[in-house]
Amino acid sequence: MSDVPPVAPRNGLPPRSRNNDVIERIKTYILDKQLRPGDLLPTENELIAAIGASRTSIREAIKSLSALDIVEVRHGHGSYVGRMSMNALVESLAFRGLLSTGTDGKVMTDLVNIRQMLEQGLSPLMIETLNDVELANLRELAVRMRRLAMEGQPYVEEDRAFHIRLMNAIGNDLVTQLTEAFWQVQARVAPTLKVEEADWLRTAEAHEAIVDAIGAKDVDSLREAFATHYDPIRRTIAALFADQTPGSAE
Amino acid sequence: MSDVPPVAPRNGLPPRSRNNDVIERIKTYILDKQLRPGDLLPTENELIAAIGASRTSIREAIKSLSALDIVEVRHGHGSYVGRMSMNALVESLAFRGLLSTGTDGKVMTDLVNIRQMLEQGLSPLMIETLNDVELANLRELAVRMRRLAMEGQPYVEEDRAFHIRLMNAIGNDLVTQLTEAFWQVQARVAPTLKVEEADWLRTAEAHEAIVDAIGAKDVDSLREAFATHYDPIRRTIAALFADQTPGSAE
DNA sequence: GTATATTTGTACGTATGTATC
DNA sequence: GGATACATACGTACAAATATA
Repeated sequence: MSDVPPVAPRNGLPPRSRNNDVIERIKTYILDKQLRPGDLLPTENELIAAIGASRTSIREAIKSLSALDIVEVRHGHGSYVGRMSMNALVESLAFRGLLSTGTDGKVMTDLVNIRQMLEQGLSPLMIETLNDVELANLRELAVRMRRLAMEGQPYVEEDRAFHIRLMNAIGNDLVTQLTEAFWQVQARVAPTLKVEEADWLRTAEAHEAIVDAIGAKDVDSLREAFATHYDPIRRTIAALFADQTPGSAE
Repeated sequence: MSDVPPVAPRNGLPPRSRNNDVIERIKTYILDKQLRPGDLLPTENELIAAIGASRTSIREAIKSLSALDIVEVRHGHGSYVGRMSMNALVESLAFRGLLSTGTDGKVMTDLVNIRQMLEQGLSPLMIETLNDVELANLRELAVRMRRLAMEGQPYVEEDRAFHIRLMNAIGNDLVTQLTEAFWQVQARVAPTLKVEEADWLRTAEAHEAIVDAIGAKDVDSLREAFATHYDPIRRTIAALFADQTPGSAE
């Protein structure tokens, strides 16, 4: 320790924000030390001594950083450098989506549209990079979805896995995580959105169409398949918010 | 007040996390009351009385929510419902980008690629929705960029405004905010990335090409223009992070 | 298995900074 | 300026979780 820069004397000078000060100092500590996610951070007492702030301030700063997944705190263990996941985005967006339930619900339709646009935008890359093995995996998922749909059962996890795998093949970690995040937001705001029986089947078939289009290396029909895929979801979400359902048991 | 649900008796039961408890309670308070961004929240003392937690717990919970921009605290004023901006995403991603500086820097290249893919994916919509007035504004920005480039000056703000306006025309608020967020991350991690003189001019011309393609309603050349636009940025960022390996030419 | 040390979590009291009237 | 109602910061004490001996 003693590598955390102490708070500048600041003799009665503009107090500014003690908290932001501490946050900034912890951040620069991590950067200067070139720490990696999972690495151990100084204990609260060490930070108190090094930074020269009270325990309260240190803890509140860590709370902020923890919310952003920049640090991860384990009770009785210590604090570690966080994974910097998309968790903060999920929390923020999900709450925003829930809040918009009472009003327009535009956030969620915007979200679905982004998902579609992202996948349409990545269509050429998908065709270029997806190999036969991955394509076979995707097809297996799509077939399983159709089977479940015909049995009248939902297939949440398969759907999620399909889109994650699709993005994963691109090799852009950020876009995979974004996709995952958007999915989680959608799942949290519209949990098990009550899809019509017919839509389950339609969506399952849309997934097969996606696989087909990639296999045929046909960009246009792939883009079309994505649009078809998101159509029922868009409709369901629109209905969900137009309904203004009061029952929020859970 | 007294509308904030008090902490359940929880008679000696697993205390779980007091903090998450408080966080959840504040969230449900906002949702139940159907509050909108900017609305006033109960004071700390009121929350203490209503929830039955200590000031410390309340404050730490608010700190977390504040980091996610779910609540906004104004010193001496009170706490308000936050704007739920993309601020949390920016903070988290920016720090992640900074951390990756020492290693691969892949986060930033992924980020630039996402920006390109998003705009390429939205190309058809842009052509469809952008009217002459907005197109004229964009052209004005592009021309100003080229002028500045020829004078050897950078044009950070014009570039940002260009892309925000472009997305804004789509009508998808989320995608606009995502674009803005990505921009901010890029600006913070690679501040005024030292672009070559030639690249400034090339990028400015790429913006003009984008405007031209939209005006001509030519989707393919619009997508091509976006690729051309991001090429120098990709190269610059790659160079920025690969300063250890001077062997990689172009 | 128990005890103990370490570390984070919660609580409370008090003083100070900040904005409104 | 004064009074009031806030959030902010500090210090201390104790509880809870975890690891180690």
